[in-house]
Amino acid sequence: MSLSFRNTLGGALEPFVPREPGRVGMYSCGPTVYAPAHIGNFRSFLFADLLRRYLAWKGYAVTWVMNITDVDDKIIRDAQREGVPIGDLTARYTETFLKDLRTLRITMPDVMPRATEHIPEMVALVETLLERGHAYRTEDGSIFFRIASWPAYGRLARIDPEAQRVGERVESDEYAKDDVRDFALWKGARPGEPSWSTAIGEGRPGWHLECSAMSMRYLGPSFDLHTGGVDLVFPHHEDEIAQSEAATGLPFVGTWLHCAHLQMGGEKMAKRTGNVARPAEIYAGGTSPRALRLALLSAHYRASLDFTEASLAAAASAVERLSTLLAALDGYREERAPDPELPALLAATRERFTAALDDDLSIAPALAALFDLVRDLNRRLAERAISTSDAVTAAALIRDLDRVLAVAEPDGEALPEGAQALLDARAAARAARDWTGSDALRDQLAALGVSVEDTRDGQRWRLTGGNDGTI
RNA sequence: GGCGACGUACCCAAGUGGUUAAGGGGGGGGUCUGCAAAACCCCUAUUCAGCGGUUCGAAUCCGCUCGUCGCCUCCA
Repeated sequence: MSLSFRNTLGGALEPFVPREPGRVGMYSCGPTVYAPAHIGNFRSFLFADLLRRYLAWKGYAVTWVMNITDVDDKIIRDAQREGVPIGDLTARYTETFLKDLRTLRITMPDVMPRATEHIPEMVALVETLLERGHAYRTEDGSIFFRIASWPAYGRLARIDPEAQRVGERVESDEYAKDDVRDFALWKGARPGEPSWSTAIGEGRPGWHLECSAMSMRYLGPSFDLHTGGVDLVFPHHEDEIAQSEAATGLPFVGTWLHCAHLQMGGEKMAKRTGNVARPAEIYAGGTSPRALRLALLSAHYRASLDFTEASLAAAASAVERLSTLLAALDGYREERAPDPELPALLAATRERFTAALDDDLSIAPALAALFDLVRDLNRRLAERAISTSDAVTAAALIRDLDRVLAVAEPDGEALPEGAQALLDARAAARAARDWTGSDALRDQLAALGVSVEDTRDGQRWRLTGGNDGTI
């Protein structure tokens, strides 16, 4: 079976065929940096990361672009409130965002273009749209996309533009336009707002325009994959398609992938309603980043996921199970003949894992394959049924699969000050069968956040307490 | 109102026409261990929201009912 995705455009499960064999261009709508992103946002970035990692693992040369929206109504509003230039605010939250990405082990995108650094590309796009008759100016210097000029409008979201409900908010839009459904490409300058002097006038870019201009700047007029949350399907991505294809005359994106929402307490996590949890709060509660990562990754990306304390605890236990096995395999020493069944077991696991992810990134069966192997290996370990080199081979497979998942390795390996001396002393005490001394040392280590376990292959330690100073 | 997704054990979650309904978490019992921890073994859904229908056969297909959620607003 080959790699397939459920394309939002058309809704069918389609074999993935990149435009250029072996190379993939992928764009993800990134954050608007006026506040720390919440874990609902990170669910969608984590999904994009899983996609990117899996494509890379399969051998594709991936170019991943994620924009940073650093000019926007809310940014302007909050910067004014604080009395600082928008750049101060966006620099601060961009830094927070990048740190959060790293902590969650999200691969750094190859390019993270800022909107404010791509004004010329956006202006060029608007000029083309004006020339081609798809855009018009209004009295205040704004420029709108004329939906009536683009018959394919509504194809992605499967909506009939004619039937669009005209709500009060649409009508109350502050910018005058010919048709309420038209969307702003360029917003005319207003007093007190940042603006750029350009060939199309003084103003600032509309949100949809940024993504079209920056994705095409780095990936070309047509590229393979575009991801985002389902809430972006309409109007954001619909608008991106309209303005991009109207400007270039070429198909914009091959496959659109949208991640379902993260819910909390039965409703969508959203800044607007205040129903949010942020990574920093989760870590402060003692949960490790990789547990959060697995919790957000473990449901299929198109299924909505309810975030709860229980889901976090389950993920934390699962993640511990993986790293405990890796530690056991790493420390295992048994000079014996290789286990003849092991190669087939490992190969079957890899096959199940791959077949699952090939099927529209079905993570649950992929995890099932991995955990079946975990149980099997633990059993063999307990029975001393594999050799030292078998253990090395098995650990290598798990680490290889974990290049896609990035949850198995512990977050931090650094021992606290003085812990090594205590560990050494305890090993000596155990060698002398001094149980009282050894237990006392174990208590001291526990107080330092180091839990010690005794195995046939010797003493093994791990850091407890979840967040342990990673990044 | 329009469009869309979904309802599987105590919790999360696979499975979408045919072997014993994956996997994770939790709970109960046991084994191993100086103790602890980890790990392993056994148990925890004769049943897939409800009701009809199609079929030799349905959690899977069709219809209806009930329930949940999302989008239609510059939200990931």
